[in-house]
Amino acid sequence: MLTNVPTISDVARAAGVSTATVSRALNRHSTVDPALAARVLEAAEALGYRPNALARSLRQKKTSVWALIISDIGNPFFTAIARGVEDVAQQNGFSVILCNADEDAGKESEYLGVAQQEQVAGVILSPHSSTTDTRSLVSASIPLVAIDRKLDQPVDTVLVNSREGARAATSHLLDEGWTRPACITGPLDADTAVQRQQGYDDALAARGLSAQSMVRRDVFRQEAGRAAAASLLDASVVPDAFFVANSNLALGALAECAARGIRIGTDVGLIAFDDAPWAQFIDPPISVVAQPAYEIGAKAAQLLVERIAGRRTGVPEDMILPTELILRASSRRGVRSTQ
Amino acid sequence: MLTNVPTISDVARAAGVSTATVSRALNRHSTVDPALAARVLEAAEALGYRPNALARSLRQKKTSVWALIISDIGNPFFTAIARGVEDVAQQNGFSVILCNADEDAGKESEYLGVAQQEQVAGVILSPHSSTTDTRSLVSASIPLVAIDRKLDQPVDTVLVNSREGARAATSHLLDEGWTRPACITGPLDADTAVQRQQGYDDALAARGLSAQSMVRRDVFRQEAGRAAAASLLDASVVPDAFFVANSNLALGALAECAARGIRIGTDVGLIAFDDAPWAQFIDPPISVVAQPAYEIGAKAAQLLVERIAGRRTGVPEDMILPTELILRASSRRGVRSTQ
DNA sequence: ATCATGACAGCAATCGATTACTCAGTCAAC
DNA sequence: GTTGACTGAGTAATCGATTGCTGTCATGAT
Repeated sequence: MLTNVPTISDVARAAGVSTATVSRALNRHSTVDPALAARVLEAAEALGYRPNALARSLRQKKTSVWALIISDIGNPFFTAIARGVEDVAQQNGFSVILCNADEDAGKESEYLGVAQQEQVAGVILSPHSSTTDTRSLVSASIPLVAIDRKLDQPVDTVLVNSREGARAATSHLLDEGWTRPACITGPLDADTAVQRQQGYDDALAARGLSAQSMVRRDVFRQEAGRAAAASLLDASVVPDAFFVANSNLALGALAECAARGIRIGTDVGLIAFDDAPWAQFIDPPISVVAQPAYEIGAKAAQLLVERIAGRRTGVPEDMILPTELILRASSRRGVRSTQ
Repeated sequence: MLTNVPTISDVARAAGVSTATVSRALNRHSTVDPALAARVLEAAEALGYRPNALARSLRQKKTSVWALIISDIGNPFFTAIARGVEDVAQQNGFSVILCNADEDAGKESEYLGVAQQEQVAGVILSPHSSTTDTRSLVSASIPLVAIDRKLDQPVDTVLVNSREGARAATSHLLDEGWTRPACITGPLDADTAVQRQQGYDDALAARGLSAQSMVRRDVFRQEAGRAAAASLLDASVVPDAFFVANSNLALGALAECAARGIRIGTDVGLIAFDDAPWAQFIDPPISVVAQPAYEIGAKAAQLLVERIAGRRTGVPEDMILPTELILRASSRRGVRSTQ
């Protein structure tokens, strides 16, 4: 089988003009005679011509592609963000490469490198850690917007007030009468993990409590959540409630409780960060701190559009979006789960 | 701020050699004197040089990027596939562009166009419909592997036996004593939707039953599942069980039942295609036809690698992977959900 | 009739890499 | 000492588009 992708020269030959004219006709430069332009367009159409994006980008030194580097494609929070980013990107003529760093610093840095090599027009990143090195982007002057977690470098950032959300969630557990809430959170180098633990600490401190031994930190993965729950339940002081910093971890905690026959909402309370689509159908429905994930993505994308267009040039800012406490049965004391 | 991306000429100048030598040194051609190569590598390192992937790809007429076009990024089935694809891609030196067609034929065709324009090395596609037009890829001789759903064109395809899985699931409902199982499936142009309905029909036919009026078809979305369930529950002949063709639809059916106070596993039975991470924690845990999603992605990626390398040249084949019936409480008759 | 002007299209350089081809120099064999 | 094989590095073409510059031609002003 022959590779038979028509190039601009093929179109030029077919229309009997130079490649320059084809290029100008297709890009609707006004310096082309309308009749000629029509002939070129027709020839291009007939050949099924599609410009080679590589060649175009090489010459123009700019692409119409973004890289969106997310921490975990298995987390509905990030996929909702991806939707928001994609919609805004499309409206502005950009395509989005979705890269899944999978909570792995190595993969993340790999993707940042690829983003530079591919000369993308912009990057939206949920950084694995605040120390993630983005200098290769900066030196290539590729605009960057951070989401969900902060970076040490100055950069536009879209996120929620994790600390306050966590404080409210933990306070709610205490209000409901749970007395020994534990905290299952993410790794120390993730800004969100730290913020959420601080919110938890804040809530305890406000009542004169402290519970260092009731905190577990590990990667934001289901198995880690399960292990953390197991470790807490096996400790000398057993918690009677869980504040869980992300929905993957929550799934793990749920698994461990189920395995031990511990009933959520009866034996222990539970509230988690992030409202997953399934959260309300769990037995019992779980209370959550909901983040406006789609809006985070859309907002980040808008900022990126403006940076790329040069309409936004000032000092990078943090955009803080609101969280919402959605109370269901899992955090209420003594409520049984039968709907 | 200055854009200051070093090019191969910068490295050449720094090392005092020609660009050809730099290229050969960096690509480890053996025709470069080891000492010189070391000097070049050092210079490249010092400058923080990264080759421009666009220029390289343009010249070599090949890229190291794949496009993975999935139907719905919100469906854990597809994100698990993405993981499988990505792992195998990475092992073979490819990056993956993840494109979310969002069950939309327009977006899908858009992405297929972008894939050709970007001259990707290969495409893995879960086609919206069997009539999806992939000729632009064929004419550019870009290898293609289909997943999940069949295409009319001849192409390597990795999928499961949806019909048999659906038949087994529906039979199971009947075995449990449910007498009027309904079917909520996807749109007519999606191969999987049709196959799964046929499996459902098969199971009914095997018992001399038929239930045309108990079938609802719509897009594979949660809201559609909810609407379908509502429509079925409002019909003159009310079903006492649901076979649901995908996990989004299942979430919708769950929502509608919850809203009406209909208890799954007691008032109605339910079994769904696809094992989502949350399926076992739902109230009650839901029975599923599990697909080996990660393996589907990994297998498709392996096929793509072989096609690209030219090691695989024969007629395209279908790879059928097994499904697994996982029985939980939702499909059992009279079992109450309290774990 | 001459010249200035503007519209329009082509020539050729360019983007940053890779690679076919060429050539200088070394070394061994005859 | 000449020849041929071989090694290693440079020159320049090339990929497919875009675009600065130039040249031609028609038109209108003088």
